Amino acid sequence: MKEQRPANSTDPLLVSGNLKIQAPKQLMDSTKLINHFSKHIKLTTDEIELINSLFSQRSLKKREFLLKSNQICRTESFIFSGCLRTYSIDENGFEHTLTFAVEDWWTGDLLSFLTEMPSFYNIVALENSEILQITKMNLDKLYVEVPKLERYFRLLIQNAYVTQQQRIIQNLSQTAEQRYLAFIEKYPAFLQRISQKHIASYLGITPVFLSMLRKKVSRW
Amino acid sequence: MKEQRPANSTDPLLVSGNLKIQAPKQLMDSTKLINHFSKHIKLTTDEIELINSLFSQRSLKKREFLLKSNQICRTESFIFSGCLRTYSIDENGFEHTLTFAVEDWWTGDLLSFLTEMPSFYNIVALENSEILQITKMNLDKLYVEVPKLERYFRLLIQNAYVTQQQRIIQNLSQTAEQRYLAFIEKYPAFLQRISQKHIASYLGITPVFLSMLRKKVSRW
DNA sequence: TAAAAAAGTTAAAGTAGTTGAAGAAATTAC
DNA sequence: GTAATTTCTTCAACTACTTTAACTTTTTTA
Repeated sequence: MKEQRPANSTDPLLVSGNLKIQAPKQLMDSTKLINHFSKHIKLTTDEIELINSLFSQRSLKKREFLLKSNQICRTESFIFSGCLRTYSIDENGFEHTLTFAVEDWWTGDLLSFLTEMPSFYNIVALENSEILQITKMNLDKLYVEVPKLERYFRLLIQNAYVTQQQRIIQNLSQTAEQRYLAFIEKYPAFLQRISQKHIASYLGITPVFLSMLRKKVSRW
Repeated sequence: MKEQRPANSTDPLLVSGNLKIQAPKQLMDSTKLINHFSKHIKLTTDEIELINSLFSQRSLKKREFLLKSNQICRTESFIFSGCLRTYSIDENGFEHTLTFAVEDWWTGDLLSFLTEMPSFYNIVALENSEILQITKMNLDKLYVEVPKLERYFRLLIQNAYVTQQQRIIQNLSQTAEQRYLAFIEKYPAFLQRISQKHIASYLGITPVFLSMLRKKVSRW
C-alpha cells in the first residue's frame, strides 16, 4: 500500500497493482529501483541482473487504474515516475484516500497481494506514470535467490508502519485544521500535484470544509 | 507498537519498552515465544537456545510503565501474559490510545527502538503482565545468527501494517457508532478487560459519547 | 469494610465539521 | 478554441460529537 508515505521522501511503503505482464521484454531502466535497493543493501551484478529479469515495466495514463476493488492485486509496483492514489469507496459512495504514491515509492494492496484475495481498494494514476511491477511468484523467488532483499522489504515496511502509526495518532488527536497544516508541512510538493478534493479525502474531511480551512489559514 | 492488533489473535505487531535487564538469569519459559516463531519459521534446538539466551524476562504490575515518553525505547517486548496499552498525550493533556497488546503479541515503540531517539509514547500495564524483552543489540545479533528471523519479523510487521491500514480507513469512513460496533466485533474479549475510558480513547471519542453510544446500541 | 478515588451515566448547551445549493474558476474534450 | 464537465468557493442550515457538570456505580486503598 502507499499510504501516508507522501513526501516522506526516503522511504515508501509497499503495495502493488494487478496487471497483465508486458509481452515484449523491452530494455528497461531499473536504475532507480536498484539505487533504491542499494540504499539499504549491497547487490552484486548477478543479483542486479536477476532483479531486472523479474520486474516488468508498465506505463499508465492519467486516470488509468492499476487496481479495481474486488480484483486480486497480482503485483507490487515500484513507481518510476508519476503519481498514484489508493482509495476505498464507502457504503454511501464516498471515496477515502489511503495513500498517494509518487516516484521512488511502492504501491499496491499488500493484503490482497499476500493472500490472493479480492482487494477493497482502487488504485488509479493521477498522472501519466511509469512503474516496475513484480508478481508474488517472482517476489517469492527473489526472496529465495537474494535473501538480503528480505531485509530491504522488512526495512521498507517498518518505515511505512511507523508513518501509518503517526497518521493514526494525528487522526485521533488533531483537528482538521491541524492535520491540514501538518500535511502541507510534510508533503509540500503534493499541493501542486494533487487536487484539493483528493487531499480532503486523505485528511478525512469534505472538500467544502477544506476550502474553508484554506481561506482561514491563508488570512495569516 | 501494539495498536489495532487487539484481538487479531494470530498476529501481533512490534514494539517494545525500556527497562533494566534483569539481574539474576532465571530459568524462563519462552515456550510461547518459540511457538510463535515456529508458526512462521522452523528453528533448530541450537537456535532455540540462542533465542533463550538473548531474551530476558520481566514482570510488570498493573499500572507499571514499560516506557514513558521522552525515554528511549530500548527493547521490544513479547507479551507472555497480561495486557499493555500504548498511548500518547496531546497538548491539552488528553490521552490517545494507539494499541492494546495482550498475550502473544509484541509491544514497544518501534521508531524509538530503531532510531534510539526519545519516544512520544507511554506504555503501561493494564494488568499484571509477564513479558520477554530483547534489546536492539541482541535483536541485531539474532538477525545475523538466525537470518530466518528476518522473515518472521517481516511477516509480523506486514500483518501489523495491514491491520493499521484498515484502522485508518475505518477512521476516515465510519461514524463513531460504526467504529464501536466494529471494535466489539473484532475484539470481543477486550470489552471485559479494558475500561471504557480507554476504549473511547482508542476509538477517538470521549468517554461520555461512548457511554451514549452504548446506551443507544444496547436498546436493540 | 469503610472511605476515597476513579470510572461510568445522564442531560443540556456548545462547536467542529457536514450537507445542499448556487455560482465562479479551472480542466477536459471535441 | 469553445462547450461541457469537473473542481473550487461561499453561505446557511444542520448534525455528530464535545464540554461541563452533577450524580451513581465500581474499584482501590488501607
